[in-house]
Amino acid sequence: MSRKKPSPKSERILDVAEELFALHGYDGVTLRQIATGAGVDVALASYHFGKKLDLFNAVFERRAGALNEARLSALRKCQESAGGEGPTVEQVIEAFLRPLEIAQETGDKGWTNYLALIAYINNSPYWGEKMMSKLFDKLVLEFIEALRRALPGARDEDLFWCYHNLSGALTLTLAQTGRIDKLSAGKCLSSDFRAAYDHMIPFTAAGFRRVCSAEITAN
Amino acid sequence: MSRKKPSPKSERILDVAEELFALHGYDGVTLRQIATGAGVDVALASYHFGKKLDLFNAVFERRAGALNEARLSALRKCQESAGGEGPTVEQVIEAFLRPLEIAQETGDKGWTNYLALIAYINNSPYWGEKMMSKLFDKLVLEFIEALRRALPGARDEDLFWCYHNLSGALTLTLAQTGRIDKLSAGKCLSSDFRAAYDHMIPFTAAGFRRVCSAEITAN
DNA sequence: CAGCATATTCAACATTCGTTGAATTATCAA
DNA sequence: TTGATAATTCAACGAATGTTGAATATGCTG
Repeated sequence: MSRKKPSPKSERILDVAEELFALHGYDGVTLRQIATGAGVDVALASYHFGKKLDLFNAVFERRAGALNEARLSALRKCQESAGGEGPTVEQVIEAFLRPLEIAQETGDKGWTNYLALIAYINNSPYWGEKMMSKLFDKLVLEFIEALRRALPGARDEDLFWCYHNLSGALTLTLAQTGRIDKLSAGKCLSSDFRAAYDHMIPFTAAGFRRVCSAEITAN
Repeated sequence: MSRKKPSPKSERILDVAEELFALHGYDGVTLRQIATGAGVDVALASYHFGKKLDLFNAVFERRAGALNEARLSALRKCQESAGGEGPTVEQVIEAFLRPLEIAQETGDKGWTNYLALIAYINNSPYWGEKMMSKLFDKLVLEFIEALRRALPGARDEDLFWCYHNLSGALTLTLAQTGRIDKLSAGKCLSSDFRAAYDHMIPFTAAGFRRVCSAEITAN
C-alpha cells in the first residue's frame, strides 16, 4: 500500500511513536522511549525520520491519505444512492463517522492510536490549527457542503458552528479518555465506537436540523 | 476571595503556569519558562508548590471551586424559577454553559486560560479520567439528573452518551484552537464563547430530545 | 564471492531539565 | 531597631534529552 517498501523497523518506530504521542502528546514522549518500545537504538529514529518533529509529522501523515479516501468514498457512495436531492443530514454524518469505526473493527490497534492522536492534535491550541487544516480541511469542507444541500437556507455561521459541535463530540470520542465509562458507571464504554456513533448520528443530526432550519430570526 | 493571603509572586507563577500549561500541556512547559514569564527565579516555584506535578495540580484546582459554585448556583436558580416539573432541557444546558461565558466577559484572561487547561485535561487519555473525576463528577452527575427529569423515560445509556456529545462540543470550544475560524473563513470566532453557546444550546438540546425521547426500539 | 548501499548500533556531545541547600532579602511584630 | 519568619535568589547537582559522526552489521546485485 505504501509508496516505498518500508524497513520493518522503521514501521515499528512509527507504530510505537503513534501510540505514545497519542497518549502523552508531543512533548510527553522521548525518542528513547520510542526506541525502547520499538526494540531499536535511539539513533535509528533520527536516521529514518530526521528531527523529532519530523517523526511526529510522519506519524500524523502516514494514515491521513487512507483515512481521507475512506471517508470521501463513503460520502460519494451515499450521494450516489441518494436521489437527485442529495443525501439527508443523517446520511452525510453517517458517511463522516462510520469509516472511523471500521478502522477499529479491523482490530488494528494502530488505527485506534492514530485516531487518538488526531484527537490530541485537534484539541490542542498549539498544534490544532496548524496541522489539521493542511490534511483535513478539503475533505471537511466537502462534507459541510453536502450538509448545506441537506439543509436548504442554512446560514453559513450556523452551519459552521454546528460542524464545530459535531467535531467536538467526535474528537472527545476519538481521544478515548475513559471518562464516560466512569461517569456512567460502566453503562457506556469509550472503546465502543459503534455505540458512540449510533448515538452521535441522531444527536448531531437533530442539532443540525434545529439550528440550521430555524425560521429567520431578527438580526 | 481566596483563603489565605497569597504572596503576589506565587499568584503570578500560577497565572503563567496556567497559560503555558493550557497552551503546551504538562510536558511541554518548563519550570524555567514559567519562572521567566513570571519574572521570578526558577527555585521559587518549587518553594511555593513543591514538585512540578504539584504546581500543575495547584493550577488545576485553584479555580475549580469557584467554577463549580457558579454552575451549581445557575442550576439551582433555573430549578427554582421553573415550576414543579423542573426546568427544560434547554434551561439545564444553559445553566451548564453560561457561567463559563461570564468568566470570559469579565475580561479576565486567566479564566480563559483555565478553561483551555480544562479542555486539555478532559481530552487527554492520560490525565482525563484521573483529574476530571475528582473535581467535577459530582456537579456533572447533578446536571445529568436534572436532564433526566426533563426527559422522562430516558435510558441511562442514551443519557450518558448524549452528555458525552455535549461535553465534547464544550471541550473543543474551551480549547480555543482557532480551527473553526479558519474553516469558516472568519464567519465564526473561537474566542466568541457567546456565539458558541448560542448555537450549542439549541444544538445539543435537540440532540438530547431526539435520542432520549425516542420510542422504545427493538433491543 | 566481492562490492556497495542501506540499515542499524555505538559512543559521545552540548544543553536543558527538575530539584535542592545555602545565602540573601523583604516583611513585620515586639 | 531588633529579631524572627517568610519570601526570594544564588549556585550547583546529577540525570535525561535531542542530535550527530563514526563504526558495524545486513542485504542485495553483479
